[in-house]
Amino acid sequence: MNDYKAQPPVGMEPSGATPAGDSVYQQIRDDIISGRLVANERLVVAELAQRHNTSANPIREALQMLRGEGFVIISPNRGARVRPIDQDFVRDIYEIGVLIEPALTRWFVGMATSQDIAQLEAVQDEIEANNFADTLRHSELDTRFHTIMYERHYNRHAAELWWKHREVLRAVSRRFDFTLARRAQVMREHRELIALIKAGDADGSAALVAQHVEGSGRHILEHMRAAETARAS
Amino acid sequence: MNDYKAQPPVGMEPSGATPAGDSVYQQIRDDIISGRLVANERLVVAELAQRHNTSANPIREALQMLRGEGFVIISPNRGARVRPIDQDFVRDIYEIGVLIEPALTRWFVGMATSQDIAQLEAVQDEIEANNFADTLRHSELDTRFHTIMYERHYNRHAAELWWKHREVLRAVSRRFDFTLARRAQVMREHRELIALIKAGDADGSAALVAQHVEGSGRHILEHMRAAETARAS
DNA sequence: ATCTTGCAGATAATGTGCAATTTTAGCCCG
DNA sequence: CGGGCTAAAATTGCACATTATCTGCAAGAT
Repeated sequence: MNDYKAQPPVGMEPSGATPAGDSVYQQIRDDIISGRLVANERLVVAELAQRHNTSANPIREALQMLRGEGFVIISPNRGARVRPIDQDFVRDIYEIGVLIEPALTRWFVGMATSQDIAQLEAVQDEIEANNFADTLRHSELDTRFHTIMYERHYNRHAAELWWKHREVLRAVSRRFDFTLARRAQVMREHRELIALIKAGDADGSAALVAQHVEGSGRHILEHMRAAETARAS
Repeated sequence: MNDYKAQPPVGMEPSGATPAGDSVYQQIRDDIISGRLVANERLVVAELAQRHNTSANPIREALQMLRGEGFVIISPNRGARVRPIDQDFVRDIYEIGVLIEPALTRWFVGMATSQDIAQLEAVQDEIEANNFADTLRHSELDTRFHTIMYERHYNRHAAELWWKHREVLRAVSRRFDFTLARRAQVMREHRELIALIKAGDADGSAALVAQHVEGSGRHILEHMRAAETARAS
């Protein structure tokens, strides 16, 4: 039994959501990620309440949470809209990742045990076994790879920030396929990262992770640009 | 006329708050910052509603927002509490600042006009004229100094993140006084930073800002530790 | 004797329906 | 074709009903 569902690092997401609010939050979030709710679409409280068999308050709470994560924009007296996840937004997000992840990695290199390494290698083996055949599964394994490194970091805020941003990028990249070049690069970088961690090279690992995140971000942006020009014609 | 009230960078804080909710948010926030609401104190919705002459919903909204900024902790079915701003929390926050601010600075160095430099120097002159006599005023001037550099950054998320964290640290440091050593260092670093920006030295500026933020964080932590040991005796 | 366990009652958070205010869209008129 | 008025729609705020948690205490077990 091997569940490869991507999960937030333990102890994270203090949510602060009420039972019903959290449920609705999950569903609306899924609807946005999957594209059932389209960019700039208006999110009418009454309508959502009806669709989710609840009342206004839980909906409002869910919308507030989604605003906090960047999926929704709320303007006073005007209501909520689905945030258009454009290139600028994605760039903002991954740039912050480029700043944070290397620092998280650096700490991990100093703390990693042989068990941690073994875990990383096991996940990487699964990634290579899957070899992007199931892209959703790849996404989850890849997330797990990074989670292993970050989940025990002492700076819970930084880790939470990373997770929040990761989720947004995952949502976007779900719509695209990996180019062959990117696939090869991901494999190479993961393997090399493991080697650097084994060697205890904190600076090297941090630099590589920065490059890895940067590459991931650029890859997504390229896809978005391609999709946009395709739409224009 | 020279208002030196610290203000968020323009276009920031898309708030997403309803009129009443925003008002209550401001007041509760002030109450936490000023210490009228003490660490771990329970925030009862009905009571707050009465005190602020409103009903439950605006209170809940305000609490959600405060949770997003780290001032409040909410647990489902148990309500909200004032977040104890302990040393770990402060360390988490300023460490993220150390990661983000240098990047924001680097961009500014590439974009700064002579007018920007003049603004920085003008603010720095005011800072030196005040010379920590009015610590609140110093805090606001210092914030303005950094805001000049960051407010036009293209990455609005990074800038907003910086602002949110800055506000928390400002809230904490309001309780302490600057040591003489720290005062001197702040002056030195600001002056040197201006010089580096003038020279167009992006890397040097970034490194100096990292050191500056690090120093500020450590300074606050030292004060907190001192206050705690004083309380223990 | 002490600790655990189970049970009311109180307290407060959560969810629901509704009234009031604001925005929005349609429509008539110039 | 454009500007102001009116009605519908949606957000916002409020009072109340419901549900969950906490407190204190008593009964039973170790």
